[in-house]
Amino acid sequence: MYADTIMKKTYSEENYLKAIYHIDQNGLKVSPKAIAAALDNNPASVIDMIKKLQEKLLISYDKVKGAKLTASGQASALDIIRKHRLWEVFLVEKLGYDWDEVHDIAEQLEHIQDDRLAAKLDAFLGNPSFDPHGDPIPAENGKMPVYANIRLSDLEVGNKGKVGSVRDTSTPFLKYLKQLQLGLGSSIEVLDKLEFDQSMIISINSGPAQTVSSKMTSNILLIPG
Amino acid sequence: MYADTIMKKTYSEENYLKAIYHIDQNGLKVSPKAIAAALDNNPASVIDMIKKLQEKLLISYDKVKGAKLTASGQASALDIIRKHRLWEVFLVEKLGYDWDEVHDIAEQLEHIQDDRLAAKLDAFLGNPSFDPHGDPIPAENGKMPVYANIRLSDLEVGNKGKVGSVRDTSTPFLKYLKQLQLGLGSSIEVLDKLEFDQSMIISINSGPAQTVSSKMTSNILLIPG
DNA sequence: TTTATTAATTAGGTTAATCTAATTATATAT
DNA sequence: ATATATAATTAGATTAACCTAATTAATAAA
Repeated sequence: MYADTIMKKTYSEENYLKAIYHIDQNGLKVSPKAIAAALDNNPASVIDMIKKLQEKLLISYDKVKGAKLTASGQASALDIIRKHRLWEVFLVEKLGYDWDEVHDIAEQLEHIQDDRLAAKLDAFLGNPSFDPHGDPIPAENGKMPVYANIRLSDLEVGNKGKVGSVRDTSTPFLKYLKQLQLGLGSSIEVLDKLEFDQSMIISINSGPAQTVSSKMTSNILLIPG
Repeated sequence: MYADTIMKKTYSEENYLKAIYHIDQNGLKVSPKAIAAALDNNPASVIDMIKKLQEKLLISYDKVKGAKLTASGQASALDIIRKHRLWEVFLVEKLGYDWDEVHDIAEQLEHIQDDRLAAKLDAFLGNPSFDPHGDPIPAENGKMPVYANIRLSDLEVGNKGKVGSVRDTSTPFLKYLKQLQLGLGSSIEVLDKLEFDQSMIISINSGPAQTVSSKMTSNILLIPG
């Protein structure tokens, strides 16, 4: 059997790959303890599975650096996350569940095995880019959609978002952002919006209220939620 | 814990209940051997599970009479079959699969656990009575809709019927039907019946005469007229 | 740097669901 | 009725995924 053959993964292996991906995305070290916490099981069990996933070339592992997904491990993890999020869209949009009720069902549905299922579901749902929680749905090739796609100027009063990108990259603008202590990843809450000139009163990273112009708000792209 | 408490069943237990139901429906004795054949496993494994299902009061078992579902065992079996058939409708009607491609996927989907899922899926699909193979979908209370129940093999020469369902939903059989251009709703006329092997000469949708075996005709159920 | 704490790992078990091989029971055929 | 074939059952292993308890390694504190 070839090393790059896509081997069928067990339900449990898939859950480990997903957990490893998420822990890594959070910028944490992927330790046996962290994985055990994520999967609500025992570090000793995790060690067993780490060995198995290493043999299958899905992860590498080093006591000090923790676990890292290989290219094929990452592809698998993204495939599962893709399916999870597509099913969440289905459950909310088509079956009428609330967004806070679908996680456990999607945890089961994500493991359904069929070569064409994700693509067909994706098409049926109209190729959504985000799940009901605002999390991006990886494409078939594993690419994540560009997430920042809501202008701050379009955000309603009382809503929040995280800065994903800026449309104006001129020096004066970026200097202004620096002065506001606003960078990629900053959380913004809209406290108020003034009708007469569309300027906003916002809080950056839960800091003090600040007034910003419509020119500013139309150049900030946010990750919703 | 009360005896009539609905206990969560494992994936495997659900498959046994379903197999027992189907074997019984076919009028056969539900023996360890028959169950093993249906599940493609070993009679010794079946004996173990028979004991377990007996303890859980889902079946009764007698060496001579075979296994019988108890009321709660039958309710469970019908619930799984209901989910299986609802998912088949979803896969064909909504995702665009062909009817001969959905069995294996529905085998997985039928085990998804959520109290409200079947009802929501049922409503979303418009409360269908039959799955894409023409098999009746049990209602929430376990009641089966009345359906086509005359076998093609029992039809007299010169009579006609419309295909209402097929009793064998295996991929090879469905592929054969596809090749014959025979689907649900197809009209069939019996042109002749050969005494020596019970094979028939039929016309599908007023098409050319074709010879089909008794094995084929005993697996086609017709709505008379 | 030695101690205390926490994390990683090993060793040995458990459970569910399977298996093979051997045995016992039932059914069939002469 | 006895031999033969087939089915049911028992006994004992195996595998995947988990566990607890003991040990070793690494990190943090005194």
